[in-house]
Amino acid sequence: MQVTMCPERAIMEHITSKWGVLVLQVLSDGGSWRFSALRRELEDVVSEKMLTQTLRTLERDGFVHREVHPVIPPHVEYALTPLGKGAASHLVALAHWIEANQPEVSQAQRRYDNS
Amino acid sequence: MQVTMCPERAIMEHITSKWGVLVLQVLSDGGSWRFSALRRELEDVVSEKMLTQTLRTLERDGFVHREVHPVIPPHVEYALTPLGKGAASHLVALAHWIEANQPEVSQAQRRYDNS
DNA sequence: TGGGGTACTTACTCGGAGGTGAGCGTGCAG
DNA sequence: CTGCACGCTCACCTCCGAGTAAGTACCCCA
Repeated sequence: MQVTMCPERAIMEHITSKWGVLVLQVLSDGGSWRFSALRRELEDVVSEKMLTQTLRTLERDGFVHREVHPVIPPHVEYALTPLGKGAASHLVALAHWIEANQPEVSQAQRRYDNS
Repeated sequence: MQVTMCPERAIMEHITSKWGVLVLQVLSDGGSWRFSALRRELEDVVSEKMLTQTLRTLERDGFVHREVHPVIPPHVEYALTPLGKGAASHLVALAHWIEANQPEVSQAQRRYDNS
């Protein structure tokens, strides 16, 4: 493995970033989402600032397509590109694995804590 | 998706943490590693402090097995548990995907930057 | 008349992630 | 006899990820 800051590691950090993980999972259903609908779906745990920033990074990497309808009030839609779907699928697989194994992990944590 | 801090999200953050991603990938080859060998493999980009902290978190989650040989000088070995192998395999898959698609991503970034 | 929704941007602030350097207690190589 | 390797831990400090609040420009509904 090549480690010193290479493009691959940067891309990995974008995908596995705190908010990137969540955004990619929501978008992975294939639909297209408006900014505030996306935020509501994430139960407002992410601030507007960080959501914008995260979406910009993912857009720059070619994972997210941003479509602006120049109307007032503003209307913007976000969706995964084919490239984004590839990345997101791995994240979704990991998320499913975690969901399935969460009890086992929690048990391991309890074991570790009382010892 | 359930979002407000649930055990699943915490586990996801451990696995996708900055150093967790790298450690799990190195350990994923199945072998067992000594502390400083692991650090050298990561080309010293991670400090001793953060490596210890990351390994502790992964151990608590039941992903990493830590075996201490009580000799002087100290001898400690780290290896993935079966549970850890499950998690790491998804990370490795993602890493391979990134490696394969890195040129396309870099191209997207260049396109984004000159516009 | 004014309050809320839309999709942001900017400025200010703060906590915590993370780096640095030292210390430890011994065995072994030089 | 010196000094390094090992696998940490602790104290200190820095910097950046992230939150909060306010502003924007316009429309619609009450």
